[in-house]
Amino acid sequence: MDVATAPDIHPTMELDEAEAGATRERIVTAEEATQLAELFRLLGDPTRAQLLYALLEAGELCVYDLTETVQVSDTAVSHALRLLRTAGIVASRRAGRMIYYRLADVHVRMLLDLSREHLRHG
Amino acid sequence: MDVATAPDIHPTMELDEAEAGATRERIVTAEEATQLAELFRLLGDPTRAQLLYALLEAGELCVYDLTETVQVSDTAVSHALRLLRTAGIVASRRAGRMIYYRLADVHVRMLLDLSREHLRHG
DNA sequence: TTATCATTTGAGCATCTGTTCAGGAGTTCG
DNA sequence: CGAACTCCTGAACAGATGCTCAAATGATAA
Repeated sequence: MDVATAPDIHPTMELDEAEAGATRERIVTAEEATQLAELFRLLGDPTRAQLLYALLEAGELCVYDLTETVQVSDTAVSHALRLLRTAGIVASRRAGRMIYYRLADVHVRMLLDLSREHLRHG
Repeated sequence: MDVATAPDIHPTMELDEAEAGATRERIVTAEEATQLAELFRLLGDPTRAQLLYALLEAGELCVYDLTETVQVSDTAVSHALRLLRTAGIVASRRAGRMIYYRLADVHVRMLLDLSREHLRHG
């Protein structure tokens, strides 16, 4: 709000402003689109996607389990997990020497679920 | 079905086979994950994401309209649209000199919708 | 302690990506 | 026809990406 702090609708509001108000919930700004792109970008790698779908199915897996689901080194898996963890897509918990990973967000779960259905029945 | 065409469950089926049958719908193979990653990868770029969300809102836009929604050259927009078109994410139709683009798939629309909600209310 | 296990970190590097620039193709109009 | 308009294609290049290797960290066990 850089014009006025009044939250009520101004009676002399012009058409463009009225449209902007009505569509404020639908419109995705450039910044928002960029944030969403960042999320999609992290899902958009074969290794990371395999890890995420494995977690979607299993609920929780340690790094060793995850390395068995992909055909890259354990180091690559760790790098991939760090990206996902930093972005808040997965969460981890330590149990002894092992670290268990899980999907951190119900929305991510829905996204993976929906996309899987898209592939199957699209 | 590469073993037998019989749809009924074999009585001598082993445990592993039974599990495989039960989870066949849930399990995402490496190949499927790679396909899904390819989809996400295409959504995972700021320019392409902005174009897609603009199409989600407007329904249909010509290239010139689309160039106004992003801050790159019309050439870059054209390159981006080609990627999306080739992948079947958007569809186009010519009207005179202009070419109108739209989201090609209802699943993509759902994916964009869901992710937008994730950003807003997540 | 030392050894081993599970996982992470940083460096180096080949590959991929997205952009702009220059030019071309298809369409409409005078 | 030629000019103007809309959009696309190919080349070139800076920057990002994901991998492996080598080494380090944290935790358990001998």
